[in-house]
Amino acid sequence: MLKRSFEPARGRWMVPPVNSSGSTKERILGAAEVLFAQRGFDGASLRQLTTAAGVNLAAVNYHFGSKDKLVEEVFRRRLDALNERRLAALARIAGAPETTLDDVLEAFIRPALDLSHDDSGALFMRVLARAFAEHDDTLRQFLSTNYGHVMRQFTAEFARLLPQLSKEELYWRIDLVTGALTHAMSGFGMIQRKSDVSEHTHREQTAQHLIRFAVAGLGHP
Amino acid sequence: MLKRSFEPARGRWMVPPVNSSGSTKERILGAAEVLFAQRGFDGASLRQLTTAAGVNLAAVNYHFGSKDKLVEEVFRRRLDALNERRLAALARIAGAPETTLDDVLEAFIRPALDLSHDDSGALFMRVLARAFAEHDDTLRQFLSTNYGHVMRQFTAEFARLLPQLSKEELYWRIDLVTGALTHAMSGFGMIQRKSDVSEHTHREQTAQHLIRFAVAGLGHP
DNA sequence: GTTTGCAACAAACGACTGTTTGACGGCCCC
DNA sequence: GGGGCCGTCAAACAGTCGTTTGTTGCAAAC
Repeated sequence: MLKRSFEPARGRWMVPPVNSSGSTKERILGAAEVLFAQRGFDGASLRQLTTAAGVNLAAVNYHFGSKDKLVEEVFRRRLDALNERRLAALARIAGAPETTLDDVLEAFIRPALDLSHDDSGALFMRVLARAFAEHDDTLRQFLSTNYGHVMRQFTAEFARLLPQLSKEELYWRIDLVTGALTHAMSGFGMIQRKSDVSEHTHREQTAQHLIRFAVAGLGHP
Repeated sequence: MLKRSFEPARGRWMVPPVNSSGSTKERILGAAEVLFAQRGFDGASLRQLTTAAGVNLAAVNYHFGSKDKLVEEVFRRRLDALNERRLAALARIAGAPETTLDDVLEAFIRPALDLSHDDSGALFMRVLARAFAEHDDTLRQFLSTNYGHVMRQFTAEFARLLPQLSKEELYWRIDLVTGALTHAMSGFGMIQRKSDVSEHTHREQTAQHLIRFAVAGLGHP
């Protein structure tokens, strides 16, 4: 397949160097994040993964029970932190009379962009985008069960700030904004950071574009 | 993995019924589209695929050379038709003084929505979204080489209608719109067709939401 | 000092992968 | 009527997959 045809091309076994810091469990989680982002959940094998982490093959099943559980753990570790920060930011502004659409979107987008600051965080955003596209019901349910309350709280605040929109209309717009954000943060688009722009500046520009775009898409008449 | 944990749950070998219409090649392409959308390029094996198509296992390598080539063919068959219709619609309006942003977006979005009318077409949109998220350089190059001129023509028309935007600003907005469209058409979002709404009506509503959202996101001050 | 339990290890398990092979029948053309 | 191509087929190929096994070293508990 298109994907596979490249992976072996650049070496099916060209695996990141051994990372020898932290506990076995943490090394596995770190290597898993990198390899899942690069090759997908099926594409990254436990042998590549454990080699990259510098641990024994059996360690994954010993510490996590199965590859499935490892995937769940990779998600949980990042999403817990991400959504905590989102809700904290939302709590600081929700319900206040001076709060604007910009503020709420900032609370939603900024933590995700901050997360993608370090390399492994950026890789995780790609894992997430990949998972979205996998279109799997298990994943859908996992996300809905564990993080549905986050979307619900943000939706409620959007509804407060956009009272003129019907519930259906609002859902539509949030849905489309979500797509744009996922796409942008997975870094698939044509916009790449230029070498003469600092990482910090680029992230700031990304945030500006995202928020202004989202405000226009959400709040247009 | 999350994905896999469900596939075996509903039966690793619960494969669509045998389709016995058309030539062997067409049966393979049809089954491939369905299975790639459901299980991904890696997830769908040639054995599942050929079983679903009701053909011999070796037929894939006989007719297409390899699984990789089959994937390419699945893309080519749909994208050729889709982008031809997009360009034809664009050609009818490009450069005209009375042309609006709505018209151009309509030319871009409508063919994709029409394609997703029949079930297999809708599945293909999911294949496409999945492929986007795979984030593979081969695929990127394949799409850019074969269909880059389509995006270039549309971008030129957008630039004509939005002269106040810098090139960079325009690219950003097109990028974000692309994300929203891909997301919406892959059908991952929370918006599902209600049972009391006809397929035709639902598609029309989708088009309306998409176009209005895209107009707001592209053209906002 | 012995026991208990955790962690890591090499090795093997059976299942499944994409691909190749060689045989077999049906068709057209010389 | 015999040779050559074409599409199909069962069978086998070599390899990778996730998972399990039995053993080892080592530290804390008794």
